[in-house]
Amino acid sequence: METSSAPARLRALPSWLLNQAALPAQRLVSRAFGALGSHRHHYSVLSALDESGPASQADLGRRCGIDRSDMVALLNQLAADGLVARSPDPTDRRRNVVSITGRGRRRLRELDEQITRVQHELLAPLAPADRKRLVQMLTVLVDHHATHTPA
Amino acid sequence: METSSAPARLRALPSWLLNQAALPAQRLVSRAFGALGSHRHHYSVLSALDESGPASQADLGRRCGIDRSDMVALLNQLAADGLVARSPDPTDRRRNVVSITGRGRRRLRELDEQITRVQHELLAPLAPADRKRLVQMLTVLVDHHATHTPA
DNA sequence: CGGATATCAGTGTAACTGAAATAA
DNA sequence: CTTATTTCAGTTGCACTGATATCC
Repeated sequence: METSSAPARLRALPSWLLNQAALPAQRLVSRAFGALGSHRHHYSVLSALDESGPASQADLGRRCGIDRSDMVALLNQLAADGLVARSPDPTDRRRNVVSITGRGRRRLRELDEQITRVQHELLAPLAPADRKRLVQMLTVLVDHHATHTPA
Repeated sequence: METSSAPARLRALPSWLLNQAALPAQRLVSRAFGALGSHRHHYSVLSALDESGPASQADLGRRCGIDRSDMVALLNQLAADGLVARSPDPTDRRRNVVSITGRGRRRLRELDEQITRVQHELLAPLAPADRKRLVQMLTVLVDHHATHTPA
């Protein structure tokens, strides 16, 4: 793939650029996490639990942008690895209360290391100030479409 | 999905933001093109042919970032719709020479309109100067990983 | 009752892989 | 013999849908 010779139309197209930039981002994260037997959604869930405490599956899904349906299999894996604990919610018997375990916190720290390293690799050609600006602008975009563009 | 309440780790993560931003971008483009019976890869191929003239399938794939294997089915559709013509290359009998037709050019113009409209929708919350900066930075990223990160 | 939760089964799409046939 | 092109068949990952049982 030599997309530096891509059509001018595509190279000026934000939607195309976002996709093309998301691809190597995905690949880098997948490889780094795969070496630890984890996936990027694992990192999302563990982060949410670590930062905000125990939560229901539906809540985790909404906050992390993960489908309720995929969350089931995801938590099955995390629970099988002993990284989270799933127990029925006594105050609402529809729900499971998912909480992070000690092993989960340890894994999260390992993933933190990997993901930090990968971001450097991803943003290598950008100066620190540009990286900050990029994150700001992407945040504006993501927040806008989280509320204005239903799935 | 209310990702404005996503974990702070994720919200500060370029790779996650790129993915989250690419999702609505994809959706908007798919919907706009779908109404015309086209897909985003169609637009890529038609753009390449319109801007740089006839090309082999492998060449189109490399320039547009589309897999050689997917290109086959893609061109089957475009040819069936009469938007491109595929003929054997007399100077290299392995290759097909793909060229855009009059109908293809007309379709391309329709797609141009749609995609322009969609970019406005995608970048709605950003000021014009920010949009330009975003495109610049994404271009730097994409070019960097096109050469430094093999698929 | 309407609305939310967890689960399962399945769909659609996109990126990718492996191998074969052909020809430079 | 090695490399490149087109093609086919198949895999994997991911976002998403629909339906069901359960419970608020």
